[in-house]
Amino acid sequence: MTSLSKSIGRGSGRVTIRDVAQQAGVGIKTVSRVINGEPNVSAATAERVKAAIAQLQWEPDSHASNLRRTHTRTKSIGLLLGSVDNPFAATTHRAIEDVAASHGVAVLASSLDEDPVREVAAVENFIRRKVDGLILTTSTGNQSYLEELVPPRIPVVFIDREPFGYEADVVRSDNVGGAALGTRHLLARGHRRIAGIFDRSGIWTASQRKIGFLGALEEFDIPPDSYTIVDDVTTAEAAEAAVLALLGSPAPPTAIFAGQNLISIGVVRALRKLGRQHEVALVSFDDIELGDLLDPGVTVIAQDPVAMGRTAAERLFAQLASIHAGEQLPATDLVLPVELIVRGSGEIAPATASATASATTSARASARAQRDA
Amino acid sequence: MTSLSKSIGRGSGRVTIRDVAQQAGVGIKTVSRVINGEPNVSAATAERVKAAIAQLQWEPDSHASNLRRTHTRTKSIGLLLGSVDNPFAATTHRAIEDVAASHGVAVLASSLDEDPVREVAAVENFIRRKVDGLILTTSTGNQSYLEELVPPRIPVVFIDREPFGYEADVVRSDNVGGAALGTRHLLARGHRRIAGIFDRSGIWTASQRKIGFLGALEEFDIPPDSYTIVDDVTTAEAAEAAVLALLGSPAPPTAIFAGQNLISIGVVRALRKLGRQHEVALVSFDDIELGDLLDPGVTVIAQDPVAMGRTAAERLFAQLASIHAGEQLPATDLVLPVELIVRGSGEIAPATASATASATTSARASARAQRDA
DNA sequence: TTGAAAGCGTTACCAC
DNA sequence: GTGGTAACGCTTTCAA
Repeated sequence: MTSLSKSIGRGSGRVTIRDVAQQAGVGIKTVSRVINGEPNVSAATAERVKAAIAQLQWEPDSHASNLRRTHTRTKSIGLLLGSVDNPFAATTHRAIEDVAASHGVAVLASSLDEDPVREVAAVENFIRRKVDGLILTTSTGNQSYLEELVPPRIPVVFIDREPFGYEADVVRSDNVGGAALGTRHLLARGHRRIAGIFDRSGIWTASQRKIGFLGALEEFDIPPDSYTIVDDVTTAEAAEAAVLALLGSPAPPTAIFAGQNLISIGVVRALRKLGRQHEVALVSFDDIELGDLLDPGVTVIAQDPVAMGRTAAERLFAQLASIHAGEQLPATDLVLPVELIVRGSGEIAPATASATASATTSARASARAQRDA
Repeated sequence: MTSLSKSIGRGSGRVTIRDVAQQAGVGIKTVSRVINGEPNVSAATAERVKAAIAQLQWEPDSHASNLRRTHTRTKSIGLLLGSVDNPFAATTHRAIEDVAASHGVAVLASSLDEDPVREVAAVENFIRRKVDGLILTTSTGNQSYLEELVPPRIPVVFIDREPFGYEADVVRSDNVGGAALGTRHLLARGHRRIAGIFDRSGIWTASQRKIGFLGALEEFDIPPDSYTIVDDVTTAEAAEAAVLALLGSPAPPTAIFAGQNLISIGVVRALRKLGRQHEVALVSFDDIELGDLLDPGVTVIAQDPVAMGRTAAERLFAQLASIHAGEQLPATDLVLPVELIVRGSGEIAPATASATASATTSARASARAQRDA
């Protein structure tokens, strides 16, 4: 009866550090010491406190602890991604989560969706939550707003895309070099009518890859009226439509350079739909799942999303450690290499004029002739 | 000079609601009213407050506001996923994020990685952060720990997998029905030696799909020594190895049922490696990207991850609204239909005894004979 | 090694 | 409409 009324009368239902302290017969500061792993607590006392915590099933309130906390950290970082369901971003996300978990740090992730408004809102949200650091994929525009929004003690690492107007670490792939490499690969096979399909032009990676693409064309002295650039292609469906339009035009390309993974998928679908996948060459920036098992296999410029995520997270924690020591590492541009993976689609030779002419009436026959040649 | 020293002397550098109130010439409670959209503030006052906020670039501290907050909400939900980089989970994640964003709510996501310890730790973390609700993919074991961990005012929606020992809403696919449907599809084509490859048996979806698989075999009176079950296959690599072993065995299966997306990818790779993709039938639970463009196309039992995420999030917000109104919706088991998508791999007829015998020496020839038959 | 008291920056309650 | 003042549950400071 007594113990029953006691458990009923236990405050307003919520267990606090005070209840734990009372239960363990210590002061609240001692409880605080135990849960934070601070020194100067005897083993016996610590044991009693832990028992009390387990018995009362107390979960410390993170808002209360992070409120007064200034020199210690909230053990959380903010992550802004293009979209959490893009395979590239999702893999990066997981790699970052793994590094963070090894530091006991939680990752707050948010999709940007190429919306500058959403970008700023997400960062504001992170700041309000007092995250220890930020890993950001930024959208079109300017990141100088970070200057006023992000306190100096919160390090920022940009991932995948370089920012404008804010100096911080960047971890990214060699977009210009990779795109040039892929384009040269097509040019070396003899292609002269090449189409480049890219994401929204405001996106840094898209513009960089376009620079690489154009640079390679220039090396080979390809005249401007010989190649085509399609910009602002953001989905696989849009890419598919773009390719259908391109190949139905009077002077269709003999090769396509796809600016990212979703575009590549759309291109593959379009070529299949026309039955011309063995006729029109394709090199894609970004690897795609099962791309090696398609017929032909998709030749890609592969990035390494796991390395990118890991590198960015490790850099962030290095900055954090450095800031803790009162220093700050200089902003660095970490460029990850990309790899050309040859699988077939990029090694298709340009169709001859006659084959191109007959393609409309008998795409399959032409494709077959192509293979047998 | 005066204004200069004033701005220098502005506290310890951190802008608070007090600074804003002073700047606007109002009390802090009024500032609080404005940022929380509470009534009883004149338009003119609100305007002055907003100007002060913009001028001082104040970001309210979420820890401070969420500390005292009990009847209002933190505008955040916790999401536990198998792994943020599984395509199915990532798509679900995005759908949930979209619904949450429309409610002005942030999503805290965490990967579970089929680790019960990580599962509990993640939920504890969410509770400490005082999330408004939880959407959980749970791992093997028992979820009765939630009873003590999750306060009654925090609704839980289980997604993808049914929990044990805790009653709450569930949003999931028809795993048993889908697996039976896929298996029957193979049986109807005449297959009698079928292998089922499944994820870790502790995972609810894996066991459910196995039940459906076995149920269909039973309908067709397939004797136990005729089929094979491979359990605990968690990666594409493991699935690939399993298939290579199966097809090298004395009585190899003529058809394979793959229990989820990663397994399916491994099966496809293994069949390709052996050159037997036109000879051994395959039906996969879960659609896979580009599965329609492979040769043969992969016949799948497709789930709808977007619908699953959206449904789960909407259910959570419905519960939230209901709790706000003092009620609580009864725990419901929402089952989403799955769809059989016929693409070729599941329609391959069983190899004849002679074809099987010659398969080792000439898999391609046998496959071709198969098609022409 | 320990704990009492003073915050942290906001929201809740109640008086004006 | 508005603004004090007392919480909220912890960390920090400092004295013991």
